[in-house]
Amino acid sequence: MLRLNRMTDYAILVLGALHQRPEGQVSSAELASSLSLNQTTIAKVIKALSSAELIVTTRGVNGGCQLAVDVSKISVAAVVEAIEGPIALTACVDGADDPCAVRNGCFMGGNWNRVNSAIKSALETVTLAELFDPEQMFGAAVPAAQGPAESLAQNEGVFHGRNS
Amino acid sequence: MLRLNRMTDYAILVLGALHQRPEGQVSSAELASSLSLNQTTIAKVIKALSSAELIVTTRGVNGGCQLAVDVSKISVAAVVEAIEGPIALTACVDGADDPCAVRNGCFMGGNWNRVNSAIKSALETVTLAELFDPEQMFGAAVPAAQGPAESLAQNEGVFHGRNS
DNA sequence: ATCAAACAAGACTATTTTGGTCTTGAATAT
DNA sequence: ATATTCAAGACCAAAATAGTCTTGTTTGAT
Repeated sequence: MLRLNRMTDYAILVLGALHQRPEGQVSSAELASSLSLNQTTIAKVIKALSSAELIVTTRGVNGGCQLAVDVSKISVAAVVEAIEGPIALTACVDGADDPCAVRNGCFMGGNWNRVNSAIKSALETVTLAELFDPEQMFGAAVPAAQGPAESLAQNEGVFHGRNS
Repeated sequence: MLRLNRMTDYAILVLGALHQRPEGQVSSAELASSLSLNQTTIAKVIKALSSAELIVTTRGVNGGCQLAVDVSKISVAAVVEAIEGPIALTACVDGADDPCAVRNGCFMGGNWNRVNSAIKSALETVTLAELFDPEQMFGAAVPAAQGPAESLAQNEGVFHGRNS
């Protein structure tokens, strides 16, 4: 159903977690336990995100990762492309692999590109900041909370696993 | 990579083939051989398209299928939904199945809906007529052709298999 | 009435993609 | 040095997808 895959989902969660802790390094192990996932699985996501320069990682003791840019600067498209590669609805969009073999009648030539760029720009218009929506995140969900700073700390465990 | 699946691809090809023969019924066997595919595979596609009322089918001798509406009235979104079901990037979009289980941090609540409807409307803006683009289909590809009517006949076999 | 053409549909199998784990290696702060 | 942490490849498991086979059901033509 034209879903984005689970890895991309994880990536968005990871970025959300990092956004909640702007101070310091967060280790992949910590992120993994937050999401009740294996560390190496998260490591894959982290690798992809750092290759895409959305986060920076540091090795060694006290290492970990943190956001390279603010979530308001990261589009959903950027995350999708970081994890799943270039957005291409069909094989014959970017001329890359398997150009129009059995699958595509392909008299439609480059017309898929139009569809594709429509999708792409749709994904580019939404940033992660909008997706996370602090209003809904802290306002509605935690009615008692008033100071945003405290809410941040208090909501470290919004993700399951951590406090479930 | 956020691809649409092969069945959807076939569906678009089928609709393209039907568009090329506005006169009468085209049997699934004929379509199948055009695309070098099994008849039952194509039958599945046909079933989905007719359920979505994009084509009409008639049984029995001399039966087959034909377009229910003109390709200029069919959006890519309509085809995708006919084959793959409702467009939903994540599980928690339309509240249907598996609402926010392990996969989604889901403090983002309904915000995915915004992304989703962006995608959906992107797919809705492109019609099959635009995708097929007769200009490119007959003009560029077949330089000698001048009369559009003849080109139509002449190009019955644009699909592979048929004339390859 | 019979027969052949054509869609319909379910069960089943194979293939591909995706997700997840294990192991080993390399960097770095203490 | 050593423990911590990212990096990366190989590998396995599970799920989704694609494709086939078989058996129906409908319907026009003879």
